[in-house]
Amino acid sequence: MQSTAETTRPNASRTDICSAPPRRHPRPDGQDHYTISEVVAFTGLTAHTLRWYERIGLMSHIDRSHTGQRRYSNRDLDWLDFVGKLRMTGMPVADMVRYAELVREGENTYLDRRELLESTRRDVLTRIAELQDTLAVLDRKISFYGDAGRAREGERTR
Amino acid sequence: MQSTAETTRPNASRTDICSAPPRRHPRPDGQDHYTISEVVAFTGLTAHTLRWYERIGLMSHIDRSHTGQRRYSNRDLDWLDFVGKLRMTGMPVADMVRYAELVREGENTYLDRRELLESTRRDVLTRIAELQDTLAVLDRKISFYGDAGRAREGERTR
DNA sequence: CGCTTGCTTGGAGTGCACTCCAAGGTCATA
DNA sequence: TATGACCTTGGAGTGCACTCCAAGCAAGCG
Repeated sequence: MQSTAETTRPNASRTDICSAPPRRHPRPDGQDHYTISEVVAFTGLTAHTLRWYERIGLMSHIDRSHTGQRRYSNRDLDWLDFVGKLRMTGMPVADMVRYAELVREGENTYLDRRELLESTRRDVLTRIAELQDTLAVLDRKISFYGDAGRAREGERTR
Repeated sequence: MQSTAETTRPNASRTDICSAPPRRHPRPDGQDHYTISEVVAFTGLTAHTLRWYERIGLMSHIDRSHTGQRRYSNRDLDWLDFVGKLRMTGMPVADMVRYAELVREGENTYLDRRELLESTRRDVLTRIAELQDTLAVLDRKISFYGDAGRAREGERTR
C-alpha cells in the first residue's frame, strides 16, 4: 500500500505523557516485506497468534509472496503495535475486531471510531485510578510487613 | 435479601498512600454473620464465585450456621476486598491462593508475603506506566479524529 | 538429491476464571 | 404447613484468547 512517509511527527505537547510515536521501523518503506517469523521477533507475538488475528479479522488481508507466504508491511507493524496497546487496556478482542472493521469500512466511520476510542480512553482512566487505589493498599500492607511484622496493630487481612 | 443500608461509600478523598483502611462494614463485629447472598450484594461477586474461591483455597474455611450454611464475617469481607484489589492487578488466582496459604501458615511467612506484595507492587507500577502510554496513543488518535477527520495527515493505522 | 528449516491450512486442544446444573435440604412468611 | 426463595454439593460446561497439531508445500544448501 502507498507508503506514507514517516509517521513520526513531533506533534508537540500532547497532554502529559511524551508526545509523538517514536516509531522506528526495522526496514524502510519499500523494503518492508517481513516474514511471519520476523514479525514474531519484532512484536513478541507468536506466529499462531498472528495467523489467528488475521483469521478473525483483527488484521486485514496480509500481502503474500508469490508462493503464498505472508509478507507483513510497516503498516501492519504499526497496526499490531496499536492492537497491543488496546490489548493492554483489557479491551476484548471482539471489540478490536469491530474497530478494525470500521477502519476497513472507510472514512464514513470516523465518528464511530472516535466514540469507541473515547470510551476506551475513559476505561483506561478508570483502570489507572483503580490501580492507584490498589497501590495504596499494597503500600499499606507492605509497610505493615516492613515494620518487622511485630507491631500488628489493626491489620485484619494480615 | 434484606436491604442492608447502602454500600455506596463516598470513599472520601483517598489521598493516595498510607493511612488506615476506611472500611465501613455493613454490620458491627459480633453481628457479622452474612449469608452468601448478602456477600454477593456487598461484593458484586456471584455466589458461584464465592463458593469457588473457598474450594480452591483462596478463602480459608468460612463459618457455618448450625445447618451448614455459610456465614461470612467482616474479616471475610475485608479479605474479599483485598482479593478484589489483587485481581485488578491482573495477578493470577493461583498466586492469590499462594498468598492465602502463606497467611494461613502463620507469622513465619511474613518475609515471603512481603516479597510477594512488593513484586506485585512493581507489576502495578509497570501496568500504570503502560496504561499512561496507551492513553497518550489514544489521545493522539482521538485528536486526529477530532480534527473533523479531514486533515488526514500522517495517520497510519487510522 | 536429500536435508533442514520455515511456512501453509483447518481444526482441535489448552488454561484460566468462572458459570451453571441437578438434586436436594433450609428458612421465612402466609 | 405449605409455598417459594434461598442454600448446599460435586461435577460438568462456557467463553475467551490463544496454542498446538498434522500433513504438506517451499526454499536454501552441500
